[in-house]
Amino acid sequence: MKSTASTSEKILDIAQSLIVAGGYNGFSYADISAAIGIRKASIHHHFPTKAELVSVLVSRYRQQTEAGLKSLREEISSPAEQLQSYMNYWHSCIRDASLPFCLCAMLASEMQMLPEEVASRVRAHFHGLAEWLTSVLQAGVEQDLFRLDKRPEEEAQILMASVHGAMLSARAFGDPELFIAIVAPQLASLRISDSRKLRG
Amino acid sequence: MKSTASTSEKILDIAQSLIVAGGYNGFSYADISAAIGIRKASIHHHFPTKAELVSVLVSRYRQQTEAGLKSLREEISSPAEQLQSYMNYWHSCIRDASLPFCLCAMLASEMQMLPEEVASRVRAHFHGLAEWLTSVLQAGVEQDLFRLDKRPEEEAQILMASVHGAMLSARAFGDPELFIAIVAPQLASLRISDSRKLRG
DNA sequence: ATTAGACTACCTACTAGTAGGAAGATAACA
DNA sequence: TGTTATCTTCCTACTAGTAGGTAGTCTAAT
Repeated sequence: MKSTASTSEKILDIAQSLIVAGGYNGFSYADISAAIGIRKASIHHHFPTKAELVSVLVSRYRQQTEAGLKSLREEISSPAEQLQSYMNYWHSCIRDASLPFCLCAMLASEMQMLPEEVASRVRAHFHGLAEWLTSVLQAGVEQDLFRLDKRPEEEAQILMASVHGAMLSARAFGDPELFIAIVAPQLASLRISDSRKLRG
Repeated sequence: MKSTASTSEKILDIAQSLIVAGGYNGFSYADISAAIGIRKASIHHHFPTKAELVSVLVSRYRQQTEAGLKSLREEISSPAEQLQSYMNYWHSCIRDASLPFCLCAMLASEMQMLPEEVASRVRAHFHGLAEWLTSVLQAGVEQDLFRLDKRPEEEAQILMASVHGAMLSARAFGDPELFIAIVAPQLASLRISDSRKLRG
């Protein structure tokens, strides 16, 4: 149940963990070569250039994310809990260093020097995520669970930026609880609390 | 008033702008050489190794920051305005791309792969900043301007992580106003508003 | 006379990327 | 059935260029 991964998938897996650790300029074909035990040239066979390798990687990451978010909306009915579950996912990833860190959060901080083909895919990932968040917020408003100060698209953008910023900070400062400390109050401020509901 | 900068200072200046743009692995001695018109070997004369160059740079950055924060506290009496002024500084830097971006925010996202001597200085910078924020928050509490949910040190840590995360996000998403949108509500939630004061 | 700061010239290690070939699997066909 | 052709995957061996860093020299100011 482990060796079923194809070589190209293994290459992508390793590349992902290397980028998450050290960014786009922080890894080389030689690193991947050493990690999975095939020659550099063989990696070039699967991914002719580095920019292409990372482009494919970001596309895969985006697909996985979209799938995850979709199933999240299908399996959890309450928008509030969908959002909470999304945060919990990242919280657990940050707490347990063996779990993945957000690929695009890392690449985002290098946006300025990424090859354009990579940068545009990173932007696409965030665009998709923002759409998801927007629709969750919108659903929450309709179900009288959330009250927003701004338009849903704006609130989604803020939330997304905040989550990714918090993620980077929590890791940099080596304190996973920072993530929750930053994100939780923002989540709470969206929610129409039970007491507020009862009163209003 | 421009050519008064020594060569080593010029080297540090260029290195800073290069790191801010592309991170630790995103620049080379050759880049600096090309930018200020001296040979690579001459840069090695001033800074034998890259790790040392960046270490000195971070130290300089820390000193500049401490000086700036100190004068901020001297020139502005109200803790609330000190904090506001600190945020405004970064907001204007993000809005105007020609102004500097936070060196340590950038390096923080690469923390895992920085040479230890660099990483420890980055941590030192953040430690100093956290102390400043803590004392401002504390002063604010004593003057009945702020009400904190947690201990001042914790609130300072959260605020610091949040500011730097927001900074990275705002730049990555190319939307300077994201910075304010994330940070302002947090600042507001610390403040005891006039209305609250009148009531309480 | 010493020294700081620049230089030329070089080194080794590593970077992404290429050329060309060997081994095995698959499919086509006589 | 055996044979041939094709495709995939990996390999060895290589390239040009860049990385950080070193050795030794020239020059001008202290």
